[in-house]
Amino acid sequence: MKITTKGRYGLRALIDLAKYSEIEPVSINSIATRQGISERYLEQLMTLLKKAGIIKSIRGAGGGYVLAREMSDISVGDILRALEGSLESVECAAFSQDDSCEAAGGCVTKYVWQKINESINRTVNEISLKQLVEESKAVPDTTSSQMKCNN
Amino acid sequence: MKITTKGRYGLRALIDLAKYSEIEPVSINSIATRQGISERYLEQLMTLLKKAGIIKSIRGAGGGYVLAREMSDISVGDILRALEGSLESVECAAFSQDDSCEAAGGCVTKYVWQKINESINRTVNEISLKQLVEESKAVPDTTSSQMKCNN
DNA sequence: GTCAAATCCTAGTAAAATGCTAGGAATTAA
DNA sequence: TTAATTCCTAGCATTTTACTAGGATTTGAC
Repeated sequence: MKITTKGRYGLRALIDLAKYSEIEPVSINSIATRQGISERYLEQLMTLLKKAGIIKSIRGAGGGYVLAREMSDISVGDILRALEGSLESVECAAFSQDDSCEAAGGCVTKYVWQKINESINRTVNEISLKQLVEESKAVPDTTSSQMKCNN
Repeated sequence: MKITTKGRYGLRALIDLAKYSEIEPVSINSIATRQGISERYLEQLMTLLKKAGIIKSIRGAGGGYVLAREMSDISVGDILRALEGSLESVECAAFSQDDSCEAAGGCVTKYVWQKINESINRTVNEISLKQLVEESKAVPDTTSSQMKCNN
């Protein structure tokens, strides 16, 4: 029931990107340096975010990444699902319409897993990247101590 | 962000135990057979539930397990935390009172992790074992198809 | 046209976690 | 005494995680 480094690093990276990409594209290297994340690893996270249509890349010298849409239109849910895969606590066949799980009606725990899934997704969908970026701007940049934080 | 077999099997086992332990203690073997779970593995899950004070054991022939308290007083949260360890999505030092994380105030993502943690715990704390057992009794026993379900 | 800065792509890999299995000791009812 | 049961420790194969590595490709600037 843990969020991995993909989700943790990726969300931090995206807040950083959103803050610095208003004027020009932001390179992986600059994010990695500011956030104390491995450049090569971050590269893979950026690929996931790009595939999900959250960021756009600009190749070549002077290139980097920018947001693909407004930050107010990007939720933490979008970001974490792109990075972590699904946020479902249990991937239950019975959740799909076609009722493909044989236990289906007789399965009692399904109720629990659905409730957990709903509450997680509702929570992360309600937080926008914009909120976090504004919060981040309001607060002093603690680069050196953030380096020690792996969340 | 997944619940492991510990949580999934363990919750099913506990619903089973609650249903069958009203008259006499229920053995690991009988639960394992009904639920299609490895007996040896289930044994380890029962140890976790016992340590957490959710079930009590009765040793020797004719022994087994019974609930340690009323089912209405056992929440799914108690059960899952016993089995999975903490349900925190991110274990952040800054969550503790002593503010031991240096990033503390400057850490923006902390807000997200806390919201997720709260929503998960609130959700599972609101569901009682009693609810699930009653639901389970109301539904036909689909032992054979439950065997095929690993959730 | 060359160079350097960047993304893109594929693969490898050490460490940790997961999901078991195995063997036997201790307890207790019949 | 025996059989049924829990208790305890350890081992182990597989999968996942969290990276690292090497190089190909694109592009702006001189």
